[in-house]
Amino acid sequence: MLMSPVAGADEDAPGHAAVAQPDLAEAAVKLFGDPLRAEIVRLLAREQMCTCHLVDDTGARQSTISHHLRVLREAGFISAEPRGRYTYYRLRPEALSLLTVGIANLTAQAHHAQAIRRPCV
Amino acid sequence: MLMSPVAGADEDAPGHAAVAQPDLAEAAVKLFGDPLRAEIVRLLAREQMCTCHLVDDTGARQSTISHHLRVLREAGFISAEPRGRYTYYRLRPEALSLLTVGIANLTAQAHHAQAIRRPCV
DNA sequence: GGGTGACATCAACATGATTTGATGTAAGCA
DNA sequence: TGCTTACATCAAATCATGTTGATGTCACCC
Repeated sequence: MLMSPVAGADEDAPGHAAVAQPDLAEAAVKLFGDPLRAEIVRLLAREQMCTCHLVDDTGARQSTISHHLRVLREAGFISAEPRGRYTYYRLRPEALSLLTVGIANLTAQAHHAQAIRRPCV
Repeated sequence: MLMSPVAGADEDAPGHAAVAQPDLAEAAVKLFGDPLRAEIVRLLAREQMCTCHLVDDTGARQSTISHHLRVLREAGFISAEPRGRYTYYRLRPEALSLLTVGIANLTAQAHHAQAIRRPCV
């Protein structure tokens, strides 16, 4: 999982992301793959929030919010911090950076790909 | 649609992508939202290809490939060039760049969000 | 200790997207 | 002109993921 921002795993090998690997796509889908999840990401990009805030601000059910937070957490994009009975979440910029780099590399690659055309049999 | 790489629309307003708008998420999903589509993107990142190549290389059905190409084309990530009975497709780096910028901005925003925490009632 | 509230998890259901095969149109060739 | 091939589109079937309500655990408070 070169591009997947899993907690602490392979974060020292960004150079290997010269090609868009399945991990880049999977990471992007984990981050944005659903409108509600994207909304959660947007809210967390503004400030740390606990589940109750996210429930109030999105209007979604608590269990739905928890489900999406789990997806984001397991993908490494957010980290959780229990505070008494509340759990605060924050976006991890370092994880987003990996995604940025991955797509930037794909962009660079696409520049060169334009001049290459395989003949059809 | 500030972040959606629609052909020629609003490409002069990247500065407005300081916040991850719904369009950033939608664009990402259009690009990577499905394993086959991500595979197509990866292949097109290497070289221009026609539908018949993509069918051969992915093993997917022609109509499935056409469907995904349509999604990518309508989202502005690829452009089509009919060549006789063949249609060649290429990735548009300029469209990928917008996505890169959008996520980079989200990353920057997330840096500041870390220090902000809303109290729970 | 008992009651309340936050929230993670579970299982069933709903929804939206992908896949499939059929079909029509256009290009190439004899 | 007729035949073959590439591929875009359509509608139905299939599949994956999101949503829901219930439940259990834990933290807080009186």
